[in-house]
Amino acid sequence: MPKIAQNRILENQRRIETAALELFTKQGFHGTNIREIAEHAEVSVGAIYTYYPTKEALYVTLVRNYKAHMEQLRDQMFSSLEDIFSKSDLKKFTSEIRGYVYNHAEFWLLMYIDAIEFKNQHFAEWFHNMPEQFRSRLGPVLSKAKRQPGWCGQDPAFAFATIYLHVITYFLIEKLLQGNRHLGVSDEQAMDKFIQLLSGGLWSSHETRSLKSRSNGKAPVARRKMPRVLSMTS
Amino acid sequence: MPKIAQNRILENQRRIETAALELFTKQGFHGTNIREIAEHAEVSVGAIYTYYPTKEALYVTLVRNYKAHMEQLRDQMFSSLEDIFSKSDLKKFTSEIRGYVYNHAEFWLLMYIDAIEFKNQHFAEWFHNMPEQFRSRLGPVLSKAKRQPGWCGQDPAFAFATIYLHVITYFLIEKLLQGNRHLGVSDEQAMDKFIQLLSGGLWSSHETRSLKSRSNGKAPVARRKMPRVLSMTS
DNA sequence: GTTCAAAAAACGAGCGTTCGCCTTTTATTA
DNA sequence: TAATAAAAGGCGAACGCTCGTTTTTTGAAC
Repeated sequence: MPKIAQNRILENQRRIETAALELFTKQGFHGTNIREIAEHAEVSVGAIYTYYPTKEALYVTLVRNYKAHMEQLRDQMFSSLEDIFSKSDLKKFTSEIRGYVYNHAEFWLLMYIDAIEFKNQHFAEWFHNMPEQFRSRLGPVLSKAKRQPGWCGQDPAFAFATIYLHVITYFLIEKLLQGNRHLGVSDEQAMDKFIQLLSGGLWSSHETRSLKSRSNGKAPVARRKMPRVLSMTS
Repeated sequence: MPKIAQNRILENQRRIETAALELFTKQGFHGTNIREIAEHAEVSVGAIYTYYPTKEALYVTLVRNYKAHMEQLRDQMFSSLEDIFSKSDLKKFTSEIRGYVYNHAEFWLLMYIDAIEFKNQHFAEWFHNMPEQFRSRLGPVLSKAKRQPGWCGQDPAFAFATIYLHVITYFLIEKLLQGNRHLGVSDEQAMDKFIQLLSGGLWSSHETRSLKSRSNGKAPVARRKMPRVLSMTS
């Protein structure tokens, strides 16, 4: 029984999915037709239906494949983190996220496409419970940070999720939404300023303002004998 | 010469644009057809072409109208800010951004649609030079913050832009991308923790780590005699 | 009767999918 | 070993439907 070379089949599928990705992220799912995909992939329309029962099946397959790839990249990115909240590691981390966004802009556009044209069906859990995702991957590193003198007392997983989402957003705006240096500085400067801002906080030396209850119920105010700043009366 | 009531025309246009917005943000621009819009608006297909020369003209008109509305809302939101970086004002501000996102989810979906199906043509400047936008609207308030004792020394416009974008991102993920309490806590708790984190910083009492140059050139390192954490050697 | 808005029908092009045919590859048989 | 048959991949046209837009018809107002 004759059988076409297996890698010929895989090569055709790769070319079809690459062409589909490029066109879907340029025009949307419904804005792209099968004839264009076939032309870009240099196969016939009929050949596409050899591998994928429907146009939507092609979309679903490429989304699933890309998600798996991105999850792997994310885990690799995390595995190199050690002194997670030090400025040097934060700087390195933001640089890695930059690549994670800039080199895979099409992936993030797929997420937008899915939100609009597929009710976010295929990315529904992508952002779920991020602190817990980070604890399971970075548990020891996060615990280590928490034990260090000077740590702010916040949940390190929450802090890390905050940094991660903020940095991704920054690069998404720059890459996909024509941010065009939307914070008025270069990427590197924006990350440096963000790291400084987050490391030191808005207010220095415990001169925090309008302090009320703490979210974690533990209020280590007894350790601080700084005189309170007068409330605003103007 | 007979003439339809002017407000009847406006009412028809309002109904057409409302139906178009609802369907575009549910299915995408190309995933929505004129017949569906007509049905939802309870007008005929022909009537739509009375008011809009093309389907795309309808889209452009509704985007332009919604942007104007959102810019007005944003200015209103900013006008109530006084002690901008105090915890109480930050809390109030995040609550207002929550409404700005949750009550106008369709607007943000329009932004995604535009990025995918129209190469971000109609939102190209939405995020441009945000710190400068904030300085022009909140100059006095930002300057006031900068002069207060304990201020971190950062550019207040940059800090405010950072807060603004982070909070919008949080609510966009919750509302459009099924975040489903993606930071593991409620909206209010997430905002409280974020405000605390940003106010106090990751590290307290100037026990900052891996400190090198400061972006503003002023490095008060002389006050800190803490021994350095050993560098990684693994 | 005239004018205008709106409805409904029609038009021509484009769409996703299927079908018939061709080519290539391998197995079978003489 | 060569010829033939069978199977599978692939191509391109065709099908039936949908699409955006235009045209024709209808209804209302004056």
